[in-house]
Amino acid sequence: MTAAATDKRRVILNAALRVFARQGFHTCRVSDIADEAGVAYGLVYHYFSSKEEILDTLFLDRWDVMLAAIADADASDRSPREKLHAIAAFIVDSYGRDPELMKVIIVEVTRAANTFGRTHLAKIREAYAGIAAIVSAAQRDGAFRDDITPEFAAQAFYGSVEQVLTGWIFETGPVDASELERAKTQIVQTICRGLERT
Amino acid sequence: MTAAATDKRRVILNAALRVFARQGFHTCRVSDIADEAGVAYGLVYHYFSSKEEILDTLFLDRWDVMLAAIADADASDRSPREKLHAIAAFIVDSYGRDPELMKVIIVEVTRAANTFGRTHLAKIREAYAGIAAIVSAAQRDGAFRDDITPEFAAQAFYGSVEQVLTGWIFETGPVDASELERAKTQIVQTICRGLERT
DNA sequence: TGCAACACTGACTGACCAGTCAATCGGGAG
DNA sequence: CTCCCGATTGACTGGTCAGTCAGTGTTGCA
Repeated sequence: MTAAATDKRRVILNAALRVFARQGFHTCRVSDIADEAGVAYGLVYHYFSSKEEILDTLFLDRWDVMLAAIADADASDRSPREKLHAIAAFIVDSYGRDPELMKVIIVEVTRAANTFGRTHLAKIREAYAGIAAIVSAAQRDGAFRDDITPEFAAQAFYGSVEQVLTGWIFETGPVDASELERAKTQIVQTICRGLERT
Repeated sequence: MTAAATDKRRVILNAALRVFARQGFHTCRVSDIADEAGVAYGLVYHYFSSKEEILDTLFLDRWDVMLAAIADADASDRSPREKLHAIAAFIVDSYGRDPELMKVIIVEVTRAANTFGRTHLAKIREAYAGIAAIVSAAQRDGAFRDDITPEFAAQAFYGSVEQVLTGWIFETGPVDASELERAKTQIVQTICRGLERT
């Protein structure tokens, strides 16, 4: 694939991202993506085999980065609270850097497991499992109490983060850096105080 | 409207619920609903003006009951933790009683605010506001610390509950009574320990 | 310069499906 | 019994849109 071809692929991908964020995956037409990209309709099918494959690509590229961030946090020698802070920070900063991408991932994939996300359930579950592993290790160390199951703790943690992002996405829109920081701290405070031994 | 007509309306509503739960709102056809109800295609349009109106009805009927449950909890003279427990119990028990209804509400409305739920954002927000009001009152009483905003606490609480239900919906399926109880306790433990003064 | 090979175009097709409507049914009032 | 009106039927229509394809540009290599 030539350099120009790689660029056009990216142009289409970025255009699709904007269109999905604006209109939603189900509501938009492939021609909207082509128009947004300034490209002929057929070219979209030169680079992608279907409308779904475009969303797949957007999701998987980003989700793999997140799974790596979770694995990194787990592998570090920081405290459990710091590990969870690193994960919350990664997700929240992802929103700060590219709100449209996070909107599409959350709204069209993560929270749409019924229609589209079903394909990606396993990938999504990997994230929960990574967080649960951190909690589980913390319980073995004695840093976290063990009356909450790691799986449940992971759901509460991830659910809180996602709910905060959802609030920004649908109510307040993009948000300044200080609010991003405040959110990370509040999430980690609330959840970790509930998990740590006192 | 005759008694028989009211019944048919319910038959269609229940059929739609099963179909939405099974196939998703966007993926199913109105003819699937008619078939499931054992009724002619056109009759659906005798009772409802559109496919969306059916989903609207299912959502609003249930959501209003939930808003009432939140208001009741708030009005009672129980402790903040007990109030939040009552709300978690209401939502979790709703799932226990009718998993299909909760699946449709969460997957097709609450978590689909982009396409469909946009219409109901205000209604959904009322629930957050009700929970935030309980937290806010607890902070004034001194029962809860005030370094977490009530809005944030509401998001963490509601997000945790919804994430647990989502896990049941997409991974484990219907769940027995003891697991329901365990979930209520763990949610309230985790979140309240993070909010209460120590 | 010529000729692959790939990038790119956009009109077209086939399938799908929400919503309409004209026709039929059925039961209660007179 | 008959008339009326709401309940019920399902074939049909109009519009939409994902994906195809036959063709035209472009580039770079021999």
